[in-house]
Amino acid sequence: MEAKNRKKSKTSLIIEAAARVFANKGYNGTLIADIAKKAGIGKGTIYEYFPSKQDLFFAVFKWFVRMTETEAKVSVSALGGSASERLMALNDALLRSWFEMLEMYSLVMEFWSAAASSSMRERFKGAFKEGYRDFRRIVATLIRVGIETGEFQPEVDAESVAAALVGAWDALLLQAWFDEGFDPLTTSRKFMTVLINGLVSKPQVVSSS
Amino acid sequence: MEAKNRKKSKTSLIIEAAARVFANKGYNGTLIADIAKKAGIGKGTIYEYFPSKQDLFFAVFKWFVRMTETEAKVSVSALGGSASERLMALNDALLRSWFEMLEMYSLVMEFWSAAASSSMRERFKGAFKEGYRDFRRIVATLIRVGIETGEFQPEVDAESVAAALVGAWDALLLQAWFDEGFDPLTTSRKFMTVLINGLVSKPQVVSSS
DNA sequence: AATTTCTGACCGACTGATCGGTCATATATT
DNA sequence: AATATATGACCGATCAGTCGGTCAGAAATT
Repeated sequence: MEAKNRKKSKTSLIIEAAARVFANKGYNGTLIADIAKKAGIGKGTIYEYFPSKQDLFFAVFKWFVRMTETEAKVSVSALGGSASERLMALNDALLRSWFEMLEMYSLVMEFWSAAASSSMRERFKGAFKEGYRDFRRIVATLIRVGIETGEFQPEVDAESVAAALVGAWDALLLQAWFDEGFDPLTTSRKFMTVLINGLVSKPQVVSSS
Repeated sequence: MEAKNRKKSKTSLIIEAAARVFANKGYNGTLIADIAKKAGIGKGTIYEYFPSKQDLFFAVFKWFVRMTETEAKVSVSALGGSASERLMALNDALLRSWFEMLEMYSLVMEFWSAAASSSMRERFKGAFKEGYRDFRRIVATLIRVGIETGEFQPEVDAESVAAALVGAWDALLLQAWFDEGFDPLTTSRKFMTVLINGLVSKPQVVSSS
């Protein structure tokens, strides 16, 4: 118990140090020695807890996913009000919390790249697929509830809107990461206003000119 | 003249070989020797045309951007009809053309990751920022025209919707790359239907429950 | 038009630095 | 004192980039 706790805390000590180093040097730019230094321990110690650099990186990935998933679930469950309000509140909660850790966003890019390049592809690709699927599902459920209560139009395809929305959130942060002048929260709220209007309003038949 | 042509064709021979190798091995997984082999030339020859691996990678990036930019501009200029129709047509054109080269999508992830990790950050980050800005501008102009002609509601913030839309397109392809069962074209069309409805319809005032 | 000289594109064996991972030793804990 | 945990010097595989040499074909010379 005592030993287990000590072990657990050192494991997360290493993971968190690794996350920070990976985030600003990238996977390949990061030396195991850097991580050890940041964690204030010896290099060999890391290998007591993780069998390889790749495994450590994957552990960081899982840690990151767990963190943000928890965040999203907490946000959703804490929401009240109409589906529109809940959707907007989820938008705010997500963008705010992600924006707060924008420095960590380069980690996400490293994860993408890991999923792309051959050596770690399988592990990461599957995990990403599931991550996106779960997240889409959470949002789709929220929209479907809106349809069922009559607040949103019945023609709406909840899954498609959810997929695009999840994507838009992701990519707005990406744009913010590239461009310091870009304000993702305000941008997303203005966008959500239009989108929610589209969910709520009776579809217009557009006459072809 | 003769020599110049020979030189130019060899440069692009190398770039195209490099693009393919980088796309499926990733930047760090790629050996200069692999590229030479794929191009059917000697390793030393590559260094006659590019001073370093990083420079070659950046050349691949510029080549890729030039290619897709041309594609987008051609698509937009060829569009006719109402703003809604043009928006939907742009959606189709972009997703179709990108989806066709989904195998190349891992290159994009490599570029993102290059922008993230310190050694190539400066070069890539600026290029991405500009790329997104240009793309947003194209889409925002299209939306603004719709507002001016009275087709879209005047309350709509064209820049915000454009930013989110560009992001959504990007990230739908990303999801498709991760998940073979995901159909980005159908998904995006269903989403666009809702979004366009939101652009066209008079805003509803949602009563707070 | 035959011969010699010159050029620079092309090549791949080699090198030197780098870094993930190991292990013999040291330190702490029981 | 036995066991568990921590350490960093060391090893060896890896690979970007170098460099001396080759040779096809252009230019000059006969």
